[in-house]
Amino acid sequence: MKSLEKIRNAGLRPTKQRLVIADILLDGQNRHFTAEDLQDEISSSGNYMSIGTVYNCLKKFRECGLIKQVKYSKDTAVFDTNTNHHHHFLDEETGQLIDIDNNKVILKNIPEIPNGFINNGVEVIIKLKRNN
Amino acid sequence: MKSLEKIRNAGLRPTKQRLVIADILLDGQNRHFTAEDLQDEISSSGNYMSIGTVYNCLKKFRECGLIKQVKYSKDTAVFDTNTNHHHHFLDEETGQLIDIDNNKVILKNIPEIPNGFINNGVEVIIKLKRNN
DNA sequence: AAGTAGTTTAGAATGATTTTAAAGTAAATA
DNA sequence: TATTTACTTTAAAATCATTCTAAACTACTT
Repeated sequence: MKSLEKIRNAGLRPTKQRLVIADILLDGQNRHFTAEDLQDEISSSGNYMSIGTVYNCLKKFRECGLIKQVKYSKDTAVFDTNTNHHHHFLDEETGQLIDIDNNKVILKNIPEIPNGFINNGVEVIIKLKRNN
Repeated sequence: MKSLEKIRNAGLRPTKQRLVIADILLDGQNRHFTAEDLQDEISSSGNYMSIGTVYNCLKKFRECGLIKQVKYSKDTAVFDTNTNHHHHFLDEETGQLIDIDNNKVILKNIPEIPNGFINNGVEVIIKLKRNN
């Protein structure tokens, strides 16, 4: 599917900037990146985009489910193009994330959900340390 | 154990400010709080502390294992006086955390650890949504 | 073709956290 | 005990990621 369609299907107006970003991000590969990482990639691809626009686009993309946002990695916001339910390995030293397929983790037991709430997804983080 | 001893045992110099913080935090109760929350509590207790000192102390306390830091809750740093290995319920709306005892979660299967790394702890986050 | 509603932009503003450098204090040494 | 040394606290400035603002722009509708 072309970026134009993906953006239209998501209910967003296809601007030049959103197309540039969709071309970079939505290529089927799973990536983890910050707003600044993306701005650098945009530059490398011969385009220019203000950092405000990068943030705006990422926010819109997130709101309509084209990407996800990961909260536990670094202080800076990290985005994730893998929108399937999945887990992560996390190298706490560097903040690097590696995807874990949902079916690789099996939970035998989880506690009762507190009153007034419902379970809205379980996320497993396996923290890693370099072994040398 | 008195705060003075706790601080000494942790290898820190017991300053007036660290004692004030230890008196508030290390009372055996498990809390989640930000630097600003703590500064407010310090004020309520009739003391004053610059926000820089609050951050310095929390950093030192974290480094020597007197407290933990939780990364996935809010944009602001959240600290945790529960230093045991445990998991969390997370209300994504409010950022509120509730502890889950380690033994309440049983993992039947976890994936192979990537080459060059060792498993440095598994953390489970059960995201919550208000049910109304 | 004209209108309007949403978007981009530079730059300012914000908010959390860190840094700076001077003054203060606990611990070590004489 | 007095002196020295290293660490700590502080206010204020600096930093950094992110959001806001308001003007210019552009996609879509009429």
